[in-house]
Amino acid sequence: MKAHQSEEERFLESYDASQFARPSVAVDVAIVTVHRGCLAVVLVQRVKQPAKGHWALPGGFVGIEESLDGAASRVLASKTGLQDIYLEQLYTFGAPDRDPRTRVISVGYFALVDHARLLKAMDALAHDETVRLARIDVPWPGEKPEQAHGPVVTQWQDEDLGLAFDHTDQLALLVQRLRGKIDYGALSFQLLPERFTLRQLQDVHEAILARPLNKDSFRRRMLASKLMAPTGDREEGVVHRPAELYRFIR
Amino acid sequence: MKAHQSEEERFLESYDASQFARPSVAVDVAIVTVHRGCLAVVLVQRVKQPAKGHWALPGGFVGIEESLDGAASRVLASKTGLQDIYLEQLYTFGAPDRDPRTRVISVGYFALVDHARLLKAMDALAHDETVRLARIDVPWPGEKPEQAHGPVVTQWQDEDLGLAFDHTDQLALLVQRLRGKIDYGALSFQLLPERFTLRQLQDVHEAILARPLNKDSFRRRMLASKLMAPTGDREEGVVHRPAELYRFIR
DNA sequence: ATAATAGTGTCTCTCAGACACTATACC
DNA sequence: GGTATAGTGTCTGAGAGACACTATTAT
Repeated sequence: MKAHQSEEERFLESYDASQFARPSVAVDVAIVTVHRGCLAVVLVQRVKQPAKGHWALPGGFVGIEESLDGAASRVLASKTGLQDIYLEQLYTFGAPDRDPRTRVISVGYFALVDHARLLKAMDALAHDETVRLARIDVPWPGEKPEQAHGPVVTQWQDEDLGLAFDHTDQLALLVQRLRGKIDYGALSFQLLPERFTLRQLQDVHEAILARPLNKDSFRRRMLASKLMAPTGDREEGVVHRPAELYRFIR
Repeated sequence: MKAHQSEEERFLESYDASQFARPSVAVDVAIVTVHRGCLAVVLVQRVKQPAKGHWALPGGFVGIEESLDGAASRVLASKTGLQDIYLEQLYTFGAPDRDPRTRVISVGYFALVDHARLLKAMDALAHDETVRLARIDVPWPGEKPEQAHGPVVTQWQDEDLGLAFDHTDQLALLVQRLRGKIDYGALSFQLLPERFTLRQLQDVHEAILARPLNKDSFRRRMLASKLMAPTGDREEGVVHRPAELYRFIR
């Protein structure tokens, strides 16, 4: 009884004492946007081992005095120059062999940003060929367990990029998370500019859900949600009747 | 252009090289059950600093060759003797000051287990007063932002136990997660024995959601979900008409 | 018989989906 | 006027909530 308890406490203490064998802790950040009806994510080409030459999500190790959110913000800013972007923790990946070199536990994050803002910020940094915005295609999980997630496609100009480490799994989990949360809250607005039309909002939803939505009921649901308000202005430069511009509130 | 890129790569390398300052990585496991219409969680009393004497979620450091899920399983088994229990990652907590002693990043997990099975397993270990099953009470977030989460109450026999570290925050997040996921999938069945009645299932839902549910539509929804099948048997030893026993499928 | 809960049948209300129609921009 | 999309009005069907009623057990 007491003997068991103290035995277990000794067990935990032995783990505490093994400070010589701490894992490294990193963050990986999936910087997500919607472009031409598709989800897209920022990828970087690895310039050193492991997985040199392969494409991967931007990442970095967590500083000893740095918060996890802070490390994710830093990685986001270093690749895009962006600040004050929606950032959310996705999942923590800790398989012992996920990094071939050494034990690395990676806390996955995702950032949501309007496409125009992302392009503008990345242009300002004059990024070269080691940074790409790749389209991602995550099929819906089928009914049968063997096609649980289906093949996740990550491609840029019709070229399929195989991702390093477990980053394909991270993207699959990310898109599932987006699909689950989009109906419930403020998530989709983060992928749009300050002022947007209902059609743009629907495009974002359709890109994430990867299926067409009913126009009428989508309008009703969005307007009833009270998460958006009309600005009174209308879009310009379109070849048809201009739509009302809305903005996200609260 | 290229200069910026290589400068950034050097920055990441400097983080990689700082292996002398890696944070410790731990798991905390909230072992959850439903008892008499309330959510309850296993707490342990800390026998050493920091927060000595305070109550906390069971936890332990992650071994250098151990997966995160494996560490959570180990902590679960060490406190309850239970194996093959539903276990899911909750969130990773990494505030630099969350542990007063040193930098500890903690991956939160939760386990769901039937109350009878939990009690039986813990009795077999003959646990003493340093382990308790405390009722947890998480109010719904109010409309106003200042009462975002409300006070989370963790009590045992009407005595409120203040938890160590950020474990109160972990429980608040956990209950939010349970509330969000319970309608969507197999989660609630994990809190029930192999065979259960619809009334028991509704009790679990009501405990998690902390509000009464409509009996008729709850029955319809559950039976239509095709996640459960009647066994043909009925409950025994009740003072009223016995209900059909169902089992979880797939 | 009485108490207490299990389980069924039915009505209504709400909301998503579908369709038809009108409105307004550029060509 | 033609074309393309924005935005509105209305019908319908599915499902949640509510209520009434019947069924079955122990005491």
